[in-house]
Amino acid sequence: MAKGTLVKERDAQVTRQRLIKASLGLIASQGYHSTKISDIVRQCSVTQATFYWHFPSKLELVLEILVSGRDSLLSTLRRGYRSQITSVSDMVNNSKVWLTDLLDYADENREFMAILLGRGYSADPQIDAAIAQTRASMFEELSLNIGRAVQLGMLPDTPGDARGALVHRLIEGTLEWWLFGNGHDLNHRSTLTSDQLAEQLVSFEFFGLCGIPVIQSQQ
Amino acid sequence: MAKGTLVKERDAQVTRQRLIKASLGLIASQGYHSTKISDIVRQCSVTQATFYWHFPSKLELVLEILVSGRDSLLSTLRRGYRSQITSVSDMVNNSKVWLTDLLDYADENREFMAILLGRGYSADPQIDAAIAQTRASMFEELSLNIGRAVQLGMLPDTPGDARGALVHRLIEGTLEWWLFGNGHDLNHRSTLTSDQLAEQLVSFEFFGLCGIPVIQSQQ
Amino acid sequence: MAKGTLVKERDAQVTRQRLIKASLGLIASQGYHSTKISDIVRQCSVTQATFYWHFPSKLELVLEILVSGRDSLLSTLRRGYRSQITSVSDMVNNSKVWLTDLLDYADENREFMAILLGRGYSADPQIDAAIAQTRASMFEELSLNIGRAVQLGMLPDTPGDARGALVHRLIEGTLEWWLFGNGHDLNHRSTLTSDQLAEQLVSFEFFGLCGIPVIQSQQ
Amino acid sequence: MAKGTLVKERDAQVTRQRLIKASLGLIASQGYHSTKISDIVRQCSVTQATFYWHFPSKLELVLEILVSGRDSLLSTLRRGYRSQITSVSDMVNNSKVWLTDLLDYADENREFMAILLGRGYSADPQIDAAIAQTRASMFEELSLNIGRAVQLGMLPDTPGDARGALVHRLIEGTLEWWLFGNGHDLNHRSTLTSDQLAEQLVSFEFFGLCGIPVIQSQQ
DNA sequence: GATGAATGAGGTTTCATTCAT
DNA sequence: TATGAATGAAACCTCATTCAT
Repeated sequence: MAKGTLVKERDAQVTRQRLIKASLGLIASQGYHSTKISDIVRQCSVTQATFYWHFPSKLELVLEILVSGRDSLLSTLRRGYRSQITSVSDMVNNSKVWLTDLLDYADENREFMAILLGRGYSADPQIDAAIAQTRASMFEELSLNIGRAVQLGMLPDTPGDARGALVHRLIEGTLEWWLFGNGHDLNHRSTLTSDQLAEQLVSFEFFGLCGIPVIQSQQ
Repeated sequence: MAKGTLVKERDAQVTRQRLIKASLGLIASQGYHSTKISDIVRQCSVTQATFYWHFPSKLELVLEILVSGRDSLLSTLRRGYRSQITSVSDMVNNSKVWLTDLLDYADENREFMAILLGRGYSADPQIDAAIAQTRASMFEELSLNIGRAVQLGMLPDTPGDARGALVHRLIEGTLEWWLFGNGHDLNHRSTLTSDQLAEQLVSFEFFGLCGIPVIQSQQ
Repeated sequence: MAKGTLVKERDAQVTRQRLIKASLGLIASQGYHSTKISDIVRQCSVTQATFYWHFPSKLELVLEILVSGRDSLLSTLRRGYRSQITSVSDMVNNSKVWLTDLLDYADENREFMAILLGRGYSADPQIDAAIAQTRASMFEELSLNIGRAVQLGMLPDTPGDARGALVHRLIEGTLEWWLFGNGHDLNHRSTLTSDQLAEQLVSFEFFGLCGIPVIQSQQ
Repeated sequence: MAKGTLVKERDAQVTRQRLIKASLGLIASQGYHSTKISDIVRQCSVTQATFYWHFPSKLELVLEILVSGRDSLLSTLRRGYRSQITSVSDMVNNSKVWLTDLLDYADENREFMAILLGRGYSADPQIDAAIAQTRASMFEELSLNIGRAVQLGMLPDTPGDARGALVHRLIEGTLEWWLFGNGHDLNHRSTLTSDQLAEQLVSFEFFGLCGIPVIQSQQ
């Protein structure tokens, strides 16, 4: 009995995961509304009733996907956190590592990122909220980095300053471009490695278009 | 009778414009799929059949909205083009003007921008294509500016350089943030004026976080 | 235009009435849950969408049927009300007339009565409530009659007296039996006329099994 | 092993009875269609498959409930049968005892009575038939009493006489009212004891609204 | 130009029932 | 005996679209 039960449970988990995976792929490429339950289950060769055995509704499935995606994203971002920073080049280097981690994670979770960064927006108020909340969490992690820079006196601290938002949008937008190109193409592959892009991003972030890419010479 | 016909035609145009306006507002705030023909016509106090007298389909209506939005956006962007640029500060100032124009236009066309920058994505392949194409056109206009800078030797011209994309995404993302905040809120109002944001954007674009905000000292 | 519109409206009313009639018949014979929208529309040779153009939902349709049925039933019951009553035989005769009216109405609205008196119970909380309310209204009308008898001193007025309920249940149950026999058969026809049954009912109501059927001798 | 098997069998009986009890309660309060297998098994903390191990189908379960309910009801009714009756007051008293028995039985089996007298009607042709048959059996028992009265010359024997039906419906309807009030409320409790109601019922049955409640004076 | 009414295709969800273990 | 997982059929309802007037 114990053995039979275990096998069954494993099988069920398999089905469940396949359903999640199929949903993720379809929603990432077609959006929430265009993805029908019938599409999802057809890909998994199960019936619609099976879907409803595993998930209470289409909406709940997506919310679950978003929550677990958010958790893994945030734990990745937090892994890269260093508290000991004493110089500009220290911070620049640290930022580059942090960015590379983010890019690598994103590349390994392209479908989740597709949903997070575009597809599926305005699908449903609850979904919109979950996405907005995840993006806000990303922003907070970013702000931690920039905040430290400000505290260390490395960056001016002007009130009414939008640079936090600028950096956030720069990184998010660039991330999307690197992953999907200009056309939201799930199968797009950039010619740049994550390392190369992180380098350019950091350079641009700290020194702008006119800045000398100091990092390399300082290394 | 000729006169009666004219009046009718004018009335018809009025109805048509009201339908477009209602669609624009609804799609901007709820997305393409969540906006039903029945919602649109109810706002205009006409019947669904009337909608289909004016437009061949829901899809065509949206495409028409996107095309005319693109045209007016591009003509705005092109108005700001200056060919005589001889120094960095020249270019910086020019960019700021160009950006302010863009921001002002966007603020006056919030609903169209909402669709262009988020809502409605993944609604339908044709809509996605139309949006992508408009954003690409924006990008080209941007590149013209940057391209000139490179040609003038003001910016390094490194192969494998992503800075064009970075600037594009920086501006697009910041624009979205300025218009709608972090939550895609159509009624959001930034505390920054278009002028103030353009100033910060240009400063960040050319000199990064560490750069001296030269512009202000030059004013 | 006026004419065309009128014709259309008349047609629509026809469709609507046919849908109501079909629903009434089906629900009366099979109950609420067993009656499917598809059954209803098939009988009317229209599509399900047409049903939903005329009614917001299956539930709302039934509630509408119940409300209009209740109104016509109550107006019938109230038509028979006489205020001038001075003797027992007066009241007995009056009751007989009132009952005959009720029986005739019920016979002409067998399907509605089937729903009211049995079919469809426990279909849905809202339906149950509407039915209970209508039956309560019937009971009130009855009580008016009995109440007058008590006031006139023709009947003992004992506290803790259940006779109101007894009469109510006697009449309701007998009505159901007369209409549908013992098997809820919609096509059942009693061998008794409404007049004959009313006579027996009144005799039983006032004098019981042992009572002398005084009425006949008084006629 | 023989012992283990016995224990298992007893356990199985326990589960079976719990399923029946849960079904009874749910159907009595919500009706047949609104009671889902999933509701039933959840109350018993077993799975749906277990349900189908004990019963071939939902329908069969209900039929079984109805059959066993009918048997116990009839055996109760028959217990009260007396053949030696020689006077009106004899019969009146006898009827009262018989009615009190019925009321007490019904009160102890409220859920079954709820199904029998209302809930569940029009659920399914087979269920309707089973209910109708049980009610017919009740009627027969009643008729035995009345029939004896007629045979003894205590009651007129007019052809085309509906009094049998009247009494039947009076009793059934009053029973329902006593148990559930006017709103089919399973938890309703009447202010009258079974004895008090039986008294009033018998008085009404034999002498009507105008009759002298002879019984009391005879006691 | 506009309307009221109708349609067809398809969507999500429900539920009694079954099967392998 | 009992379970977890799966199924098939069908239910209610939605919505873009069309047609006769």
